[in-house]
Amino acid sequence: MTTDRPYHHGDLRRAVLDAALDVIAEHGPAGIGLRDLARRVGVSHAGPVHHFKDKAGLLTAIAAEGFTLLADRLEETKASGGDFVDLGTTYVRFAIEHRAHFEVMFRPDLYHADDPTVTAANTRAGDALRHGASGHPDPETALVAAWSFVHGFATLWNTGALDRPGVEPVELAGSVARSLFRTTRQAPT
Amino acid sequence: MTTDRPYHHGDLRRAVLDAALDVIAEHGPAGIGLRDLARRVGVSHAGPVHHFKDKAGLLTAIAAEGFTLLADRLEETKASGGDFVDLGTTYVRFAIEHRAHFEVMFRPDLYHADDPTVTAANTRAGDALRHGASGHPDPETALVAAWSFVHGFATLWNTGALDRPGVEPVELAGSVARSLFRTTRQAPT
DNA sequence: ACACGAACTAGACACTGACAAGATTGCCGC
DNA sequence: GCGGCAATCTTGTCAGTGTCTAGTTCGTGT
Repeated sequence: MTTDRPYHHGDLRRAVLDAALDVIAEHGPAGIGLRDLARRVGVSHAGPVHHFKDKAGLLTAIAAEGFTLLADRLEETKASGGDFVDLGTTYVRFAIEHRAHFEVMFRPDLYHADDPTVTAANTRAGDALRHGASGHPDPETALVAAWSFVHGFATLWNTGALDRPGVEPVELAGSVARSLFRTTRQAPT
Repeated sequence: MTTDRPYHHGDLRRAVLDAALDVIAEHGPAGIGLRDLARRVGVSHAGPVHHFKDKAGLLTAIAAEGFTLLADRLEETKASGGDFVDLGTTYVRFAIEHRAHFEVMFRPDLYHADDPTVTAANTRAGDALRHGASGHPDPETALVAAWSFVHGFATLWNTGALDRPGVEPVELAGSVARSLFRTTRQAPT
């Protein structure tokens, strides 16, 4: 069974990650299998192991990538003069657009949560949120309130519990958040 | 290998459920295994199958039990003159006290979400929440806001993201919710 | 040009969920 | 009281999974 496929894949790591993200988006994190991913990518059953060591290692890489992406986006909206509420909508938008990442990130039992890459990106994202709440009279309460709301909204939306026909989730989250926090949108300078 | 253990367990179904809940609370839903549960309960490897048919069937039973418990509690606090915010704190209390149930309930990819017992209890719990929001000027927005907040709070707390030293989670959720919804606690009649 | 290490393959092992078929037991009608 | 019946549980088996070890192929720096 000799195929003309080259011995070295080129970027197997990325390919496996993408395949895993596809499967997770469709069947949830429980649906992935190392051997199945290897098949999808067209590589021997132990190929992916060399890049991730473990199944948990693969999920760790996904979680790290997710937290990094989220932190990037949060810092970006803050840098472009974003509101407190804007941070929230970015959070929701990320959770919906990168559903697979999001679903893994908050299941620490699936991966090595103490991995330095993960914890670093995690605190970076947390700091961005924390800083966004610093303007409010009671920052700690504001942080808990806002984070809980956007996280819950994103989670419930992704499980289909909040499904409304013909409703754009990010806009819904934004309008509800604005009514919750009674802030008017401040135009960016 | 004949033990003096009786051939019939007595209440194997309940025993397996409890063992599963223990394991889930400790290692998450991904950590359970039918054979492992059978070992813990002291029964042959295929014993549990007869009661749940599937691994998904076992999770389905847990989800159904969870939604039923939650619906019971919500209806109960509403019946005893509970506030809108009281409903929220019950939700959070349930999520923390019955962490294992809660973690399964909102992972529809793990079980048969279309099971009639599950959907029935699910809508019952949803109705209790919905009815709690009916007093507000914009009930739909209030429902989304409250449900998202309590759900997010519970989820984040259970993953350890919100961990504060020496803080009682239910009280924290209650105080934050009260500040969010600007309602004063109405004494039950 | 050549050795060295990284990337990948191949084989094996213990374990899992699921299925089939048989053993044991409580229980209901007679 | 007793015979059979259905529910409960056991034993055996099969394909598939994660992980380990040892081997193969290839790119790259010197």
